[in-house]
Amino acid sequence: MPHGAAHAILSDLPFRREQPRSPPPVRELVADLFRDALAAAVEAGEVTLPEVPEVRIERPRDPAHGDWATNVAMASAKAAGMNPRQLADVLAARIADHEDVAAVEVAGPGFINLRLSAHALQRVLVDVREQGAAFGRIDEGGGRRVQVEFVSANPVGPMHVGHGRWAALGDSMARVLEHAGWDVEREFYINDQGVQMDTFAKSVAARYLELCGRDVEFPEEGYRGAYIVEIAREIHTEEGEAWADASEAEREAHFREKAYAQVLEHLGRVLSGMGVEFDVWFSERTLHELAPESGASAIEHTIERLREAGHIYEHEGATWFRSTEFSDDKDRVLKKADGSYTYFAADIAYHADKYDRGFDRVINIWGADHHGYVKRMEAAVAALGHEDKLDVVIGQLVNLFRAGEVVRMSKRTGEMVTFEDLLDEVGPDAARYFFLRRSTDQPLDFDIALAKEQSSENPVYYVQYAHARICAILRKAAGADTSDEGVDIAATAAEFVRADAPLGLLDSDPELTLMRKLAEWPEVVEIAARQLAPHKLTRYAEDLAQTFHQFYTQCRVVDPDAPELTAARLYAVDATRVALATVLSLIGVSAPERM
RNA sequence: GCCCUCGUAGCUCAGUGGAUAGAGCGUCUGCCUCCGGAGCAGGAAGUCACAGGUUCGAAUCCUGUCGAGGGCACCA
Repeated sequence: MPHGAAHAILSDLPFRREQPRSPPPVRELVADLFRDALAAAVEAGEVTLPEVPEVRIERPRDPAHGDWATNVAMASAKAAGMNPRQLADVLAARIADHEDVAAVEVAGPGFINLRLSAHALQRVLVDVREQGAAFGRIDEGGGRRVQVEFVSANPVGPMHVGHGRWAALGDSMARVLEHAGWDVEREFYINDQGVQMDTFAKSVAARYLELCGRDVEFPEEGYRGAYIVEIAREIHTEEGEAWADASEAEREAHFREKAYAQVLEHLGRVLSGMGVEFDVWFSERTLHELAPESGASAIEHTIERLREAGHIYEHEGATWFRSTEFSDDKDRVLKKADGSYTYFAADIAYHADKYDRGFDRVINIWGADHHGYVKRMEAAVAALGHEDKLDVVIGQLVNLFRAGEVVRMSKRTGEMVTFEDLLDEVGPDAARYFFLRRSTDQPLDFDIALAKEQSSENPVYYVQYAHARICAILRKAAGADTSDEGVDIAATAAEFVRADAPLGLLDSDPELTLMRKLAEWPEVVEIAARQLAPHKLTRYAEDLAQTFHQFYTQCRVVDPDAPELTAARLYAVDATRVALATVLSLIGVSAPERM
């Protein structure tokens, strides 16, 4: 492609006059183009329409059809009494001369295809560089508060690999929602009450007594993992054998708390190790505690609230929630005949508490084994008057492979690879990246060997390599030794990448393709946030990395014989760096300057 | 038995009403005097499980069949 002589310097163009702001995503601009064209055509009397329909635009599947397409002519042809192609021709003619439009054509039954001008695409580079890490930030959330509750493992054992995936999902979802304008809080619900805790305590106590040389029978349903023995050994070392002669109840109560504290510490440490931090750790026990003023627990309060609303009845000594009124399969017991509360009762109280805390929306990430539980929870939330404010995302499980071979695990025998083991072996970047690559409700095959591989077959390296490669180019342009460990390119790029670079020179195919890909990012954020689908991020990351590698192969960046083109390309390359780093930050993976 | 999720290229998966259904891996064929080859270009590869329906248009929505996985407690 020829580089014309009279390219305008971007900084002289009108759009540069305005001060930094969050420019509307390209799609908004395109939608406005079509909207205005239709309105103008109606005004001019070329088209008669009772009312102007909502203009929907989309990206054509086939890039040969252009950057954007709309079916508005087909959608409103009937109302306008024209055939779709005729109407499309009228609209196309009205937008053909706009400075952001390179080409417009009517295709098929009446699609209007539009190709953005190089000018419109070059402007995206300025957006990226001006917004930095905020590039792609949108305001869909409008500052509303959303809580994301995830992992929520029972504190009775180490995190398994599935927990790790849900942690990556929840944290990334939270990051995406933040980028989409939501005020996000991350919460971990600790099921620290109930039979599992009892079983846990009994299991540790039994191992402890074994260490003391006592003859004990291990509880039939007890946890047999090696970690139980470790916890018991620790207590044995620290506190000696005094507990062997204590009463069973005392011993188990003590061990329950000791072991619980250890597991909580483990959970926090492992999650922290992969960059996941919670704002709130919510203990189920607090829901059972009696409030001093009322003498009643949060659970009792919540049941009373439902009773007043007419959703509660007594039957055969138990207290029931009429969840079938809210399209559950059957009614559910909240308070058992023996006077204790079901897990569900506590969970309703927990959700009531969430909404009392003022969240506009609550998102739960639950393991696949809880999906039969979704309907009744939705019913309960609806009965509390918060219909449509709950999203339950089901996180499917992870199957571990090693070079194609299934890694066998058994919870009963305690033979398993914990999430911590996996993290130690593949590192947090690969773990997080792989966990996000599949859609949430899809079981995931995780190949440990592949995750560790440093080759193009490993997508996380492919993406990170693009970032490192960009940094190498920038180092070279800055005159630094490429292998110089002391150069921090992210910090210094701003100084030597010229703000007045002649971006008009960027009009070859690889350059335009790169800019088009960058322009997509705000839409990716929007879709990922709306669909709660963080796997869109990894997909986009790989797309952007690939587009960059293609550009790199075809376009020499640093060329002493062409300083102006070099300046423009450096500008584009640095924008790509910023965008890649932003995408990776939402995935929760590092953007290395060297590898 | 009932409910939920899912059947798309050899494999792993994108694609929640639009045009000739896409990507990675695998498999062939090419590309290093050159900013990081951890890269790039090209080829072959499909009855979108099956059968009906809805409409201008269906991988996508509805119904049924077949197949896979998960869930069915006064358990958590």
